[in-house]
Order: sequence, then C-alpha cells, then structure tokens
Amino acid sequence: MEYNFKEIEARWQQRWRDDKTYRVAVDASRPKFYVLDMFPYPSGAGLHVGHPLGYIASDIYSRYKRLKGFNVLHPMGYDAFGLPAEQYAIQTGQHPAVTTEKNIARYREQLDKIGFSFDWEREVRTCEPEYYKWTQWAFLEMFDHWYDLSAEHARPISELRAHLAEQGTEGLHAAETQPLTLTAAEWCAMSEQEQEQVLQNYRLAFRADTMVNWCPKLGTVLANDEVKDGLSVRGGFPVEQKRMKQWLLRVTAYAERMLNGLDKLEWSDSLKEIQRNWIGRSEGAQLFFEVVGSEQPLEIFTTRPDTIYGVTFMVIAPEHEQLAALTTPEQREAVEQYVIETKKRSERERIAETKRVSGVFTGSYAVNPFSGRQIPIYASDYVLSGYGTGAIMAVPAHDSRDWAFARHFGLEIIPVVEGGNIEEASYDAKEGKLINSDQLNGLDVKEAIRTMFEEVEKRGIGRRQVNYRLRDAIFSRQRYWGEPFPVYYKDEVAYPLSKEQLPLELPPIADFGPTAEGEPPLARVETWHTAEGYPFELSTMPGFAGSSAYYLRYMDPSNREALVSREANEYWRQVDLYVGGIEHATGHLMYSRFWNMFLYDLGYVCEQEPFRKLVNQGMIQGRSNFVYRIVGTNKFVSLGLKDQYETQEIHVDVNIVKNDQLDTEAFRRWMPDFANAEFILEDGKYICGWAIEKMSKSMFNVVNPDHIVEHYGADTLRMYEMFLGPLEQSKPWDTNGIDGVHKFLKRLWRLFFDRDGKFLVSDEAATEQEMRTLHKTIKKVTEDIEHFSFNTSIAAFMICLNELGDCSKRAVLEPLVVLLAPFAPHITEELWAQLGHTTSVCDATYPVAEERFLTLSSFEYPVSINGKLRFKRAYDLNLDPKAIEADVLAQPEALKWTESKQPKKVIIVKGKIINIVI
RNA sequence: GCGGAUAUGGUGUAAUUGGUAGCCACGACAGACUUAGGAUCUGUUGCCUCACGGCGUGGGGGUUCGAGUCCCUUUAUCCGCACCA
Repeated sequence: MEYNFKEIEARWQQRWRDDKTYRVAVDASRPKFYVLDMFPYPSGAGLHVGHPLGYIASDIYSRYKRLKGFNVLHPMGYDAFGLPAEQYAIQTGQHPAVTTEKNIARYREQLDKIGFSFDWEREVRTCEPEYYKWTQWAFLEMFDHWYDLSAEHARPISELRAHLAEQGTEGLHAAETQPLTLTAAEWCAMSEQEQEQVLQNYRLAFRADTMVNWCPKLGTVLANDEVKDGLSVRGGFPVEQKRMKQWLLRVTAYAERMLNGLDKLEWSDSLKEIQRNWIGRSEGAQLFFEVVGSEQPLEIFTTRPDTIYGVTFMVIAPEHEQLAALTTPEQREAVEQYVIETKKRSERERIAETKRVSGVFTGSYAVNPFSGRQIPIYASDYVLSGYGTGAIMAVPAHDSRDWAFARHFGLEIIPVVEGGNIEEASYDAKEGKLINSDQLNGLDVKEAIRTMFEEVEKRGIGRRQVNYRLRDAIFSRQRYWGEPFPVYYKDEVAYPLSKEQLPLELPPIADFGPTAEGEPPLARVETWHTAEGYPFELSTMPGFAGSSAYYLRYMDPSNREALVSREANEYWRQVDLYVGGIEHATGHLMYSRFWNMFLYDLGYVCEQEPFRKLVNQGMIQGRSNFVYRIVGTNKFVSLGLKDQYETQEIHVDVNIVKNDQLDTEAFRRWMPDFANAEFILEDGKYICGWAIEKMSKSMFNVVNPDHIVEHYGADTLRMYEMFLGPLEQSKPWDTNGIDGVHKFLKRLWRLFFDRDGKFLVSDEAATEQEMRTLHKTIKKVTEDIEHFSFNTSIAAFMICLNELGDCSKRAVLEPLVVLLAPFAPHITEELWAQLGHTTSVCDATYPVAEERFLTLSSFEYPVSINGKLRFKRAYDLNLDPKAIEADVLAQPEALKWTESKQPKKVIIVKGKIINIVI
C-alpha cells in the first residue's frame, strides 16, 4: 500500500470539520495559549506559496502547545475593507462586498487544503456590521476621552469639562494639538460651538485642520506609514502635502508608553528599533531667544544646549507663524518669493534635493541669551514646521546642515567643542571638551548639556522638553469601502451617535468614484443623514481601523453586548504568539498597541500590550526560469550552450520546469507562439536559467500552493516550507528539493505498511540504540520548536529515520507520530488511527525525553591546562573514563589537579587532551 | 548620513553558542532492481593533489591552547529612518 496523501488528507480534513476538532472554549481548568496570525486581506489573486509560511509556523506551534496540554486559541479571519476591492469596483462597477465575498471563499478553500487547526467558528470579517460596530464603538470612546499626561491615563471628556469650568487650563497637563491657555471665566463664556473647538484640542479622536498626505490618484488622504518616498504604498502614486480638515487619532499621547512598553516585549530587536525610530523620542530644551525690536521672542528646540555659544544664526521654517512678523520691509519681497518657491516643490523634490541649500534672510536679528550677541534670523525649508517649534538655533560648527547653510551664505562658524576640522566639515559627535564657551569651558559635552539644562531653567529662558517624531494618525479616508464614522454634523460641529445607534451601516451604492465636486462617494447617498436630517460624515475609516482590535474580538466573537466580555478577556488576556510580516512595524503594530492601551485605560481589557511575543516570518521571493530563443527563430537553446548563439532571454512558467529542466512538450502547449518550438538540448535535456525576483504573474514565477498540495500533499508542503530555511529569513521559493521531504513521509509510511499493505508494526521491545535515537530526536525537536527553528527540527526527523533503519516497533513509532503531528497533521492522524487509537492525535500526550537515554558517561576531573583552569561544556564524548585518566596522566606537565572544581568531560582533539569541562 | 541585519560547498542550509566546519536535504556522479523511470535502494560528493599532505566559513588584522562563533577594521547585499535640530 502506497502513501496515498490525497485520500488521507481529504478524509481527515472532513473528519476535523465533522468532529469540530479545533473548536476551543474558555476552560479555567487548563492553561491558555493564544497563537495569532496576521489576518489576510483577501485579494483577487489568491494565495501563493509565500502566504502560508507564517500560518504553517504558527499552526505547528499551536498544535505543539495543544499537545503540551494548553488550551490553544488559534483563530483566523479577514481584513476585508480596503483599497484594492474599491479600485476594482471603480473599474468594473462590481460592488466591493461581492468581490470580497468571492475572494474570501477562494482564500478559505486554499487555506482548508493545507490543514490548519483554526477554530473557524471564531472567524471575523472587518467589513461586517456586527464586527465594525465595535470599531465604531472604540472610535466613540476615543472621541469621548482625553489624555492626562500627569496621570498617564485616558480620562472622560466630562472630567475635562469640569476642570475647564473650574480652573480653565490652569494645572491641566494634557495631550493637545496646540498649547492653549484659558481661564475658567473664558471657558464658561464660550458658546457650545466654541467650547467644542476647545475640546477638539484634547479629544483622542478629533478633527483638525492639518497638513495631510493627499494622494490625488487615489482621491484620499493617507497616514504617514502609508506613504513611502513621496509615493503611496498602495499603488505607488504621487502624494502631495495639502491642508485639510480631517479626523485624527491622538496616538502621540501614548508615545512615551509605547516606547517604554517595548522593553517588556519579546519582539525582535530590529522590529523594536523600527518602532523606537518611528516614535523618535529626543530629549532637549525649549529655549526663547529675544528678537531685536520685538515683544515676541522666538521659541526653538535643541538637543544641544551645550553649543549655545556657537550659535551664529537662527533658522525658521517657511511655514512658521512668526515669519511675516520677523520679515523687515526691505526683505519682504525676497522672503515672499522664497515661500512661494518652497510651496511649489513637492514632497518628492524636497526628499530628492536634500543636499540643496536654500534660504532667505528675514532682516531681523535675535539675541543669544548667553553671549548677548546679535544674530541674523533666516528662513529655510531645511527646518520643518512640523517638528519641535519649527525654529532652530544654528550651530554651524557642530551640525552638518547648519554648516552647509553657513558656508552657502558666508556666515560665521565658531567651534565650541574640541575635535574635528571645521574648515572641512562640522564636528557633530557628542564628545569632547567645551571651548569658547565662558563658564562651560573645559566641561565634557555630556556635563555641559546637563549644566545648561539647569542654567536655562534657572534663568527662566526655557525648559527641558521631550519631542517625538511620531505624528497623530490621520483617520479619515475619502473612500467608500471602509467603516462609516458614527458622527453627524450640526452647524459644522461634529456630534457622536449614541452607542445604541451602532452599527452605523455602510449604505449600498452603485458608483464608487468621487463626485464631480471631488467629494467622497458617500456624498451620492441621499439618505446619508440622521432622522432629523443632519448629515453624516462622508469619509470612512482607514484600513488600520478594523485591524487594530481584531485579536480581542476573536476572544469572544459573537458577543452582542461588548467587544469582548470580561470573562473571556481575563482568560485569554493577550496574544502569546503573533506571527506576521515586518511590513506592519510602523502601521498596524503601532496602532494596535495604541488602541489596546486606550482600552486598557478604560478598563475594557486587562493587558496593556496586545502581543507578548512576535515572530516576523521572512518574505518568500519568486525564482524565475528562463529559456533562450535564438534571435529571429523559434529555436530554443539550453542554458549551457546559449553562449554559442545570439539569444533572447524569455521568462518561462516555472510550473512547467522541474529542477531547472524544461518540460518541452508542456512548453509547446504553453503558448500558441511556441507550438512549433525546436530545442537544442544538452545531454538530452533542456536546462533553464534562473533568477530571484519578486513573485508576480508577469514573471511567470508564481507558485500556487494548490498545485503543490495536488502533487505532493499538504503535509509535504507544510514540511517543505519549514525546511526551506530559518523562518525569519527571506528566501526565494524553490520547488527543487521538495522531493526530500516527500521521500521522508513515504519512508515513514513504509515503516507501517509494506508494498502489499501489510501492517508491519510490532510490539517488540526497542533496543537501547533505538531508544537513544528516539529520545535524542524528542529532545532536539522539542527544543527547536520552542525556538521556532523548524528547519532544524525537520532535519532531526530525517536523521532519526536514517538511524532507525527499518525499525517498525510501536515503542518507537508511537511517540514519533505524536512528535511529528504538528508538522504533518494528516499523515500522523492516519498513522495514529492505524496504531489503534480512536481519538485524534491532537489530544495525544506529548512525549518526554528521558535523561537516561540522553547522557553518556560523565567524568569528574579537576584540571588546569597551561596553568589555567578551563571550564567549558561538551557532549557525547563516548570514551572510557579509564582511558581518559591515562591520557591525562600522560601529560603531567600540562595538568594540575585541584579538588574544588569537578569537571565533567574531557575534550580530546587528535589524541590530545585540549580541555576538561565541568 | 544614522540605525539594524546578513555573508559558510554547485544549491537551500547546519554547527552542542569558543571545542575535530559542512549535519539534513537538493543537485551531480557511480551502482543495484527494472521494458522503462521524474519510482525504489546502495555508495561517492568542500577545494587542490595520483598520493602523502595542504587549503578552506566575504577580505585584512587581533585575542585564545583552540575562532564560522569574541574584538578591531574593511567590502558587498538587504531592510528601516532620513534636512527630526
């Protein structure tokens, strides 16, 4: 009987469905474990072999944990709102809901074939009203809260109102859009509309007139993480800066907590570093410089207050509020000209021309508060309006940009830190002794910074200040296929719907493009207003809205009263293992942490961080194949001979190539043009060239997992994807080599059944050597799973089979089947049943490696070599202690015995003792 | 420019974390069984050398009895941020 994977896999997948094998429920008697995959966006292209990589890894871990006795939550769902479905709808008129539904069905079909242990009863889809009700609910909560920086906690808006009514902004330390000073009397005198304006300055979900990334091609605004190099991440269309009124989430309120929280997470260092950079915390000082002939001082931010004696000019951003006031009549024309020019330059041009120095003198002078010198104030676009105060003190001797600016405009450069050669370049390093700096002279840079912080505060000309690079997240998209905002407008003021009115459902629509006036598609819906006729918001929420709390919904997916019940949340708590791509580092993974911390503040969830451990699987690239056509003919020449001809390289479908050898018949059938193709072979074969490229249709290198499952079975696909290399590493897909793991499964099958289908497993006792092999494998595989090193655990299985030979003993095979079950669930279910078990292998007991089969004899020699004691670890020294002793004694000059240390092992290289180990 | 990661046979990779580099596979070569093989099984396979032996973990240097592993330096590739004061 041959290993018939097709029949076995179909039968067990049906059994799992019928028996609801993977259904989970809260069970306080067992420890929980939550394993989560980043849910997919169901695109029209379906899954390629790269997509399941992470799912397979997490599935192996889930099954492993279940075998270890954990109650494992392992759900799956779909991130179903999004741009591609809508773009497709604009082109074809097909409703996104229809295409999304179709794509989901296809995804499900593909996923089911691979044998995942998902509990599909917990499936969520972000585009369903029952789900997005809770996205809208969270938005309303954010709208109704502000962030108290003193308490480091979100608080209800009602408490803010009370505070403002009692003492104005006095004593208020809140996350805010702009600094605001109000007395209680002023607050109380305000109209409702004016008060709402003030509150918008504090709400965690708020509306503001800000510079946004506007993508004309997509017809919507984008968040910072959705833009790269001045182009939209989706589609790669140009993005411009535009001032617009938008909804935003005040994620900056949580910057400090998100930064500190990273330390406690088991995430890769590189991922944490990306988030740290994105948050971009920098500690410095906010300083005021008096302006000659003006009441209003210029406020700047600097991280290098130690260099204050080296300040020889000031620079403000072209968008700076004070620019007009600082500009003297003589300079007016030049300044206005410069501002116009700057505006014309797109974001892309600015990025491309970072080396270009430009700027204009305002005509005004500031006073250096320490040296008392008068210094000119310039405007230049190398100072950003959005960071710090939009104004800087320039220290050309110690900042490369200031240096370039000073050189360009012939400004003075005064070195204040020893080191470098300021004739050639600025000296930016934060080390060295201070010079030319009065009382700071002789101090080290770090000491000088500290001294200056104190000095600045003492003199009352500034204060310590922490700045973040992180921006508040723009939360509205001028699109149709997203969550509607549960708000309506009355006299331009936004009012929230009540929670009882949720969900506010997305209305049906037929035309998905923007209106002629450039308004979002929802503007076409005549009924898009409240019962009283107040219009609803026309934009919808962005893609990250629905994915920010989906992991919480899985805990309690059908709850109609709450996002997640307290009981379910306190049991499942947080995701223990999250597997997904690193591309979400500054998007989803930031927003989810923000969202979760907010819900934590409000007491809805019991863990501050959503994802305890996170593993980033690498990307699977494509491996393209080429054929070489002799120019002007229909003759194709094999790789090794192509240099003898003038050839043209043509992509060929990788599915008709095996081990780089072309199936010439299939090639003739592949495309009409090649029907009469002739081949020049080498050794009777046609060998193709290859290259690593992105997996895409146009390169004919897309490998569909369905085909692999068809040819080799799901178990082989699963094992091969893991065998390909370390999970975190990006690598090209290469079907060459899949035979290796397939052969492994066939050999395993062969231990159970001979060719005629006779069951071979005996109850004979295993030998010492067989037990050693088994237990060594158990230990290795278990350790490797714990470390997510699945490629090496599969190697361990292969070694095990090599060592076992034709051992068909129950005592060895039974534990081995359980050990292998997470990797190859179908074949192991079958073999487990064949061994006489009536329950699923999922509920078997995980084998334990017994020490007695692992250790070899240990020795205890206290020894020193060359006068030094060496204590290292080594294993598997299968030598007779007596022989070692003799060896040691043969080198008395090198060895000195002590009684305090008790080494265990001796390392012998080429007959000489190299080290003794404890 | 700043930050992070990677570099080992023809290929994917492994190496007990400082202890005989190349495990496990793929590919290749040889053989067995076969009408046949893209099936199965066995053997060989880092490089140079007939051999003895020598050389080998991107390059150069260092620490060490001993380095793929630690330190310094350099090169290449990938990723993140980027006029962030």
